[in-house]
Amino acid sequence: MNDVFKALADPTRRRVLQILKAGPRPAGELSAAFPVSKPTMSAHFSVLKQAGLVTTEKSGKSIIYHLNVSVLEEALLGFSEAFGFGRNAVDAPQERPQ
Amino acid sequence: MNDVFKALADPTRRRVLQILKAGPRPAGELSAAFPVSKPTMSAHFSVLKQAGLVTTEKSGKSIIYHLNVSVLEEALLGFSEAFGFGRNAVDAPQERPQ
DNA sequence: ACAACGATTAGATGATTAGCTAATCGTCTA
DNA sequence: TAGACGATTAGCTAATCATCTAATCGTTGT
Repeated sequence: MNDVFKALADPTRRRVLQILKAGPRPAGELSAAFPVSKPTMSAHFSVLKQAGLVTTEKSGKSIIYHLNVSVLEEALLGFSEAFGFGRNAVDAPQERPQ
Repeated sequence: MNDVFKALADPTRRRVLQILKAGPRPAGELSAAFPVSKPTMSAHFSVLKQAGLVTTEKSGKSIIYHLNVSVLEEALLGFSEAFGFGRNAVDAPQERPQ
């Protein structure tokens, strides 16, 4: 779960996820959407994959990246709910006695 | 908003926020909960404050840290909702035509 | 078989970061 | 006013990170 937050710390990687939200994309097409080199993007993909946020599928010469929504949901909503503003805000002690 | 995700990337800082969720705490008491030096913790506090995730209040010799829930909520839920699993999952195109 | 192409790996570099110790600052109290 | 104490700042180091170019790998088509 730490890997997920680490992955989300970079704006480029967050945007990759948002692009992937609209559907799977080959690495090259993703790379083309950013002003950095392809190897740099490949490193970003690697971080996202390591965190489980994306999965890959080989298709001929291309490698297709898929968003893994469940991992993102689990990390983000899990953390959110610990602070009481998730879906079901339950038993969250708000203030400390003293 | 990037500052928020950067701040959340470190497990120590995430735990500070979770401790603060139960109520305000002086810097020293927060520091005592972690196996690192006080200056190191002070630097973490600085990152959290920079991101707007905490606010401070002086009280005599102590500096009391407060959790700023709204900033956390805005960042986390805002991002979540962009993926369709926030409160109101609206008009999220799931697949791409081609 | 080989050239072309999509993508990753290797290797290097500059910037940022988390950590430490030592020094400083501000507030309280004897 | 002089300690004592909570906390931060200063200055340093080691590690991580984002980025680049050049080289390699795997697949396709001629």
